Amino acid sequence: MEAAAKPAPAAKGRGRRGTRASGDDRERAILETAERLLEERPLSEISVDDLAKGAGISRPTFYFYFPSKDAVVLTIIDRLVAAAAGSREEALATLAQGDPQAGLRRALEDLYGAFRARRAVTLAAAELRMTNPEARDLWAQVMEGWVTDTTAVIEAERARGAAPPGEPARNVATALVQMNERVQYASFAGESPALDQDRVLDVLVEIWLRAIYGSAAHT
Amino acid sequence: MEAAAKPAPAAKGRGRRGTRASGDDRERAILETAERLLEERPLSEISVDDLAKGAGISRPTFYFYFPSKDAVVLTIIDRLVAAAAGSREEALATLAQGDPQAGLRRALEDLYGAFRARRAVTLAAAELRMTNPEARDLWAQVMEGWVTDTTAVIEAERARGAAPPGEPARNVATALVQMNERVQYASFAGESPALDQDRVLDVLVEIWLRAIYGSAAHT
DNA sequence: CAACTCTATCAACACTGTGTCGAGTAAGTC
DNA sequence: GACTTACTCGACACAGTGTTGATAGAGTTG
Repeated sequence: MEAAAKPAPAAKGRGRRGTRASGDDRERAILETAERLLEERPLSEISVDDLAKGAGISRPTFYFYFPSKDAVVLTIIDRLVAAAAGSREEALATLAQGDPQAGLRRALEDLYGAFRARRAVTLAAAELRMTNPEARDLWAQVMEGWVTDTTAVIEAERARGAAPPGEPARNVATALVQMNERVQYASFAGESPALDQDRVLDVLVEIWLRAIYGSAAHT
Repeated sequence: MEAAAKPAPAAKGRGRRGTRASGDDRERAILETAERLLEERPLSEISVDDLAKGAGISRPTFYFYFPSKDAVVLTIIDRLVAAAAGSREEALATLAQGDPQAGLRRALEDLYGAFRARRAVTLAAAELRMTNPEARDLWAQVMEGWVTDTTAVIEAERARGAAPPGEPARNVATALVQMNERVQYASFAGESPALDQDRVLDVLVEIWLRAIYGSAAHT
């Protein structure tokens, strides 16, 4: 849905305002500077001037390439989201054939890996989401994709009798997907009550499996 | 732990800098203005000037009462956190005697209610947490409290044989508590994939019960 | 090659918001 | 009536954002 594959058709207001040019280097320099600085400090502590300086241009020149700091980060998030969408497709394919429980684990692993590989960007996305409607929408689309897929899996498993009935599949899917988001964020951000990076998956998988396949025993 | 009961001993830098005075009215006016404005728009769109104007004072005078906008919101969050801590104690007491599963539901209900009752403040807390270390720490303490309690419950249930073994109790507790936070936030904020306000509890309770008491059946 | 265009650049400006300083006023208190 | 203490705000200094207008250079193109 969101964007095309690689050439990037420059969505709406995002990106440079003119057309193509050799200033592609500058544009790339800005994006790279942003990614680099995000490894060091939160988005709120990065100014347009930092990005301009990092790319070797003045602040006004920055505005020739991007309409705002947010636009730079949105471009970066777009790429992360596109990569993650790839992971999701793959995961779905794996799930379709073979043991769904093992497939589920692999799916969660892929997703986790996609975001952990770009930890700083993931964190920036969460930060930007708080103040920027476009970021909020973009993230909402991502979440919606996973919720939809997860809902389908749960319904399929219930239909074939492998999973017991329970709360509406979409509701369960929503809660599980949001749990993953939060748990992964806390882990990446190094929050205080948070799971160890290498235990995240074990815990999430266990809860997903129990939520989908387990019925609560009664005392 | 955090603060005292009602007189508020003015923690560290927070609150007015002098001592007591009739200017208590002003301080209250600022806090009330902040709460009112937070019902209307996000924290990032509220300026110190808005708070001062709302309290009928000039901007410099605002700084006589609070060192920053963040300090005002932190004070408000403190109160929410204190109220929520009350709910937690109550919930724990309920849990201690009687049916743990019913108790668990009541506990989640109380928590949910405490935050839903102050939706705007809850949302502001999440926003502030992104940029303010003090807010981050405060929230971390809150989370830690619930994780600790939940861990104890899970371990007790496993010990008495009511719950099957599984991932370390604290890890499961962490994931569940974080799930609740995220799901409730999404619901309050009216995000796009989010649970309906009146279905949140049913879904969360089912997942908690299955995560704690259910073992995943194998296909 | 001269006129013309288009990309690219930046100094200087206008604006918004934060936080501080210092000079007050007004209400006790001794 | 002199002195403190609580409180108030105009004016300032700063930091950050986004815009304007002038200009330089690299290609066309007649």
